[in-house]
Amino acid sequence: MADINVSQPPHANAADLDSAAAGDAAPRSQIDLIELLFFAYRNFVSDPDKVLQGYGFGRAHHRVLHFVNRHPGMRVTDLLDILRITKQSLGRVLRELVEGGFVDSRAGSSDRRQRLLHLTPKGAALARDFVAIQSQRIEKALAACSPGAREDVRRFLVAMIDAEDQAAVEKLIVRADLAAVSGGTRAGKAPARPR
Amino acid sequence: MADINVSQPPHANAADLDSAAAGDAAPRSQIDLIELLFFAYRNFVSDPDKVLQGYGFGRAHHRVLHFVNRHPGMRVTDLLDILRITKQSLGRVLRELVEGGFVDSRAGSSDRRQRLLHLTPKGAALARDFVAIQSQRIEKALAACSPGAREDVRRFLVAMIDAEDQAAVEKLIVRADLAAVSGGTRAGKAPARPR
DNA sequence: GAAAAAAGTCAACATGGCTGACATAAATGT
DNA sequence: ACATTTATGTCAGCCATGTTGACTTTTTTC
Repeated sequence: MADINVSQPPHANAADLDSAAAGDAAPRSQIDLIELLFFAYRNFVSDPDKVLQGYGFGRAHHRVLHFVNRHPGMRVTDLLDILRITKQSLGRVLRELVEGGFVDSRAGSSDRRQRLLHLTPKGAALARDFVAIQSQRIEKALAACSPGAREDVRRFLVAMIDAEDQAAVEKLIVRADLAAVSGGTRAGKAPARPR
Repeated sequence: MADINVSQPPHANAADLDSAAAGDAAPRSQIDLIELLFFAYRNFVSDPDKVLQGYGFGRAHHRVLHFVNRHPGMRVTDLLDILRITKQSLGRVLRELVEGGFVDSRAGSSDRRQRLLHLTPKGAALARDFVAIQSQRIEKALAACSPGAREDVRRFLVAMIDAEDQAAVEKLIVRADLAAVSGGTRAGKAPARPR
């Protein structure tokens, strides 16, 4: 934002900044967080975007690489559930990733209809790059906050998710974290999927 | 996310959840916040999306309505600086918003090359709807956090923005807040725009 | 009076969503 | 055994929203 400079009435200048409200940790407007979320998220996704350009990929590829990396051996259906896009949309980027040698798609052993998705070493390296660059931004941001901020932010983000999805998302994250800790265990057969 | 249910090895179930780390406010993985941001932001923008559908509009229209509402009398160039899109992209949605009677575009009095953008009452009502629905989600999320969370979240989001843009964004928000407080003062002539 | 700035337009293209209609292989149920 | 369901993939086309490049008009500024 080299130059955001909205037409500015002469009476409103930077000097007014801290005199807006009498209170100290003033509420400012409720709108602040809406706009900050917009600007922050835009920059947040711009990090991977730059890397992706070098591969001729887009954000959709990033998302696939990320979640396949986090859930090795996941099924196509699982990915569709997470991304909430159509089979056709996913199909396009998945094909490009497989053709480019970033993703490996193998038939399941117990259920051979399934295609279980894994990253190749090449894909895993790229996925790690994305995590590294985005983690770096997050860590830097948290460093600029009070010590307890990480937990506050985490709770805030969870609570921002639709109530009916919160449990599923938390489970998803915990499961991926556990799998990572226990040495990249590949997912076994999918258990009953309650409908 | 009715049913995120990634293929799950039998040994990783919900019971393992709290035994992941010995510590209490455990770090979990650094990846958590990356994914939470993804899911939270997706739901966050889905609120306006539903409303927009009824008007045949998209997210681009939302963004224009929002920022024109916040900065009445802003110039097209200002909007381009904020949104970081091309004149042609903006042109399309702006034309639709003007034709639909949501935005009013008047030549500037001091500089008649400029088109100063305002919302019509109809546009302002819609913009208020968007703010209301998104604020509601944010307030609900903050209510699920500790009392100091709002400031933590605010600081975190600011720090997530590219360092070179932080000051501009904060100025932009403060300026809009001040203008709103001082009774919707319309922007006067644009002052010198340092380049 | 020349140059620069603000805005707008036309044309063409890319990405990544979407719907609808089908096809195939494999598992499941009766 | 056969019918059905599930998991996956594919073709064709549409839509929203971003992009580049070229060019015009109006107005201000130097």
